[in-house]
Parts: sequence; C-alpha cells; structure tokens
Amino acid sequence: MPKKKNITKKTTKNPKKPQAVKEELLLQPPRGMRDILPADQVYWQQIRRLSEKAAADFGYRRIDIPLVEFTNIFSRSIGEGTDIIDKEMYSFSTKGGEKVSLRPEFTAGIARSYIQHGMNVSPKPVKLYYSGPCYRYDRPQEGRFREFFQFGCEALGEQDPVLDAQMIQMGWRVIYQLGIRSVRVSVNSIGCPACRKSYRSLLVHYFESKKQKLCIDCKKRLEKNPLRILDCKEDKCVQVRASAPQSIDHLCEECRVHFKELLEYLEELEIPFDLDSNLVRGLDYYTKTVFEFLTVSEGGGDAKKNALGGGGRYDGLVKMLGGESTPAVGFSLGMDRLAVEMKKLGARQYKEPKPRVFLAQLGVFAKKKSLRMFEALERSGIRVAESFGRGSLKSQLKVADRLGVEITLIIGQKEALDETVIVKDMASGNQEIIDAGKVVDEVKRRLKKIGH
RNA sequence: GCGGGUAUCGUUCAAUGGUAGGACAUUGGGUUGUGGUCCCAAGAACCUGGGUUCGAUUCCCAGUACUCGCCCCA
Repeated sequence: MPKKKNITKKTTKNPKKPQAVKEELLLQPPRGMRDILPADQVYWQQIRRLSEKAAADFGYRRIDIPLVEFTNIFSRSIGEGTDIIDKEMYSFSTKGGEKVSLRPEFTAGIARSYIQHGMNVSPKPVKLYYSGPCYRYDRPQEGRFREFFQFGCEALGEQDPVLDAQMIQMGWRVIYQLGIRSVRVSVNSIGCPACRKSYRSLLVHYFESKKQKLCIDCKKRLEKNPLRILDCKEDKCVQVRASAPQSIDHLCEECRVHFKELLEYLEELEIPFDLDSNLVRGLDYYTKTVFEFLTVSEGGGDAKKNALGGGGRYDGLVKMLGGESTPAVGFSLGMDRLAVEMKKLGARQYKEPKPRVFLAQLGVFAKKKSLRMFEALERSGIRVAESFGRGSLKSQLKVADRLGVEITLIIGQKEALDETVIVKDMASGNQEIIDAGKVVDEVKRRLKKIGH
C-alpha cells in the first residue's frame, strides 16, 4: 500500500522540472558509424575473400596492427597541413596522458611496426596486407563514413618499379573480379624530394603570377601545399592550372626512368590506365608513383568519378619515422565503396552455404534425441537446419520449406522410443521410416542422388 | 566546414489541426504428429525540443539523423 503512494507522488509531481537531466539514450550509433547487417554481408564476404585471395596469390602475408597509435605517428607521416591530420582525426588523451589517435589509415602504423620489429633484416621486399576499420571525422555521404574499412597491401624494402606495377595489378584485379568492370587507373609521378622541390618552386612561381584568379582555398594552399592546387575542382583554378608546369616534365633522371619503366610494365600487363598530371594525393609521404582506382558512373549528363582506392610509393616514410631509409610502395581499397558499387551494379554476391536437411522434432524426449542427431549430421559434413524452439510440426515444416531444404528428418515421440527417424523428401512429399543409426548414411546417399 | 532535400510500424507507402491505415515481414490459428497456396487474428510507428493553437504527427523554428552536392578522401 505505501508503495502505491510513492509511485503516484513521483509520477504526478515530477514532470514539471526534470532535475537531473537524463542523458538521452539514442538507439543509434554516432554519426558516420553504422552496422553492416547480415543482408549486406554477401557483398562484404565476397570482398574479403577475393582481396585476401589476391594478397595470398602475390605472396603477401597478413598483419594486424592496433587501431590506436600515438598521434604523432600519423601527424609526422601523413603531414600537418593535410585535412586528415588537421581536421579529421579522432584524437584523445588516455588516462595516463598519452596522446593517441584512432588510425585514419594503415600505412603509418605498418611503417612503425616494420621499424619496431626489425623487419629490415627480413628478405626483401617485406610483403604485408591488412584489412580493418579506420576513422576519420569527415562529413558522411554516399560511400563515405566516419568508420570505414580498408583493405591494402604494402611492400617494403624494394625500389624496383615492378613492385609499383604489381600493386596496381593487384588492386585493379580485385576490383575487376568483384564485377566492377568500369574500373580505371589513374597514374602520375610526383617525383622524389629532390625533383619535387624544384618542381614545387616552379609551380609556386607559376601560380604566384596568377594568384588573383585562384579560389580562396588555393591561395592558402599556395603557401602550405601548392601541389594540391592541382587537385582543386573550382572552375577558375582548373583553368589557371591548364598551362601550369606538369610534374612529369620536371622529374629528375632517376624518377623519370622509374616512371617510364612503370608505364611499360602496365602496358605489358594490359591494364588500362590514364596519365593524370593533376593526380597528387593528399598524404605527404608519397614519392614518385601515385595512383588511384576510379569508377566512372553516369550521373545525368556528366560522368562522375568515384575513387575506390589508391596508393603510391613512399620511399621516405620509414626514415621519417626514424628507421633506416627504406623504399616502399602500397595501395589500399575502400571496402565500403566497393560494396556500394557492387550493390549498384548488382554484382555477384557471396553465396551463403545453404542447409539441405531440416531436423524436426516433437516432444521433449524427441528434442533431446534431436540434439545428438544434429551433431552427428554436422560432424559428417551435412549442413542441417532446425527450429528446436518451435513446438508444432506444422510450423517446423513451414520453416523447412522456406529454407528450401531437400530432406526433412522427423523425430516424434514414437520414433524416439523406437530409435527410428522419418525421412521426408520435400519435393515429392514421400516419406519413409529408417533406423536412427543409419540416418547419416541414408541422408548422404539421398543428397548425392539428388545432386546439387 | 558549406549548401539543397527528407524524417510515420522491422521494411515500404498512405491519411490527418482532434494521437493514424494498407502492403510485405513477424508471431499465432484454420482440431488431434506434416510444408508451399489460401483464409483469419495478433503485436508493432507519427525523430527530439521549443513555438502558434482549446488541441499538432500534421503549421512554424531549432536540433539531430539520413540523403544529395561542394570541400576532401577510401
């Protein structure tokens, strides 16, 4: 009785002012985060399978690295002045006061691991692949999330351009095999630090003279990161740079030869590529080769380019992080974008293994027997479905039917006692009673007879 | 960071200034231990906070999310 009073008091008096503001419990993850539900896994599984197969085929071995690294691992390698570092990192301090960040990409962490574990003494090149989530605090839109998944490969310790070609070959192959036939590769060379420096001053000199015609952002870029002006989508900047000096015309001899050889390899591989002198890429650590994988989709009148992945050579990165000078090259693919593209195209999906047998039971005793029967069937490699939680035979058969199984095994009270099982052929509806001990062999025989 | 659009059962669509209806899906049933079709039933929703109003899911504003585009990128 007194309880009741309390309750009414609470409910009638409180609504005016909620004292302690309860934090609202939102039944959704933070912005840019999302679940990948079973229905979509048919694409993801296909991506995982094909990409890992390609990595294995080319001799790459898996590496897993932490999701969290010290912030300066990223800021030093990717570079201050890039959007990724300046605006998009999930950075925080730990209770111990360490400044850490969720990885916005893998390459920096892999270079760190390479140095830490002394991989420089391993046979070269050290070939690694990875996949997993990355985080960038960016504005979500189609195919872009704050938590996104990358697959990628890195080859460290080899400077031969044939590795650059292999990277492009692998990335291109994965995308193509996933059914995205419209994939194109754009390649460019931004040179080594030496030739880039002189190219850079040429470029600055050029843009300086046309500064008035550049957009606001590009005026800033002119000081911070002039190469990125080549990336700008603003009309006026596009016009201004049309006659800007191009990096490939100003490569040093070594870089020029490197690039020339890469192109020859690509021709040999018959991979369709486009030279794109404006391709720069956002990260600081790139040297020489840079490339991107794009799809071209018709967006009304003009074709829209959509980046599925990219990569390049980063000969300076390992040294930047304190290791010995190590040439390296890698690429990564945006798995989310691949999935989006596959969905659009109605690309081939991973086929989930389907059960061919259903096990139905009636009554407590039979249910117990079924548990053993299920295990026996599974162990002999027969995929079995069940609905042990359901009581009526009718509803169980309904489930069996929906699953499209070929055979249903029925164990009722009587069969459980007799050590028998009813074998029902779902297509014809015919059924027959057999010895419980012979179920596995009988089912195998019948499935074989039916075939696929 | 900037602009446009959207916001109703799990999904997809309706209607409505007086608290909402269908379809698909789900669960149960159409006698006792037998599926597909069919029939019946049930559960299940107005993003959040303000404002206008006697009254708002509906109108207005803000927030948030989603979405498209810009920027950037995978």
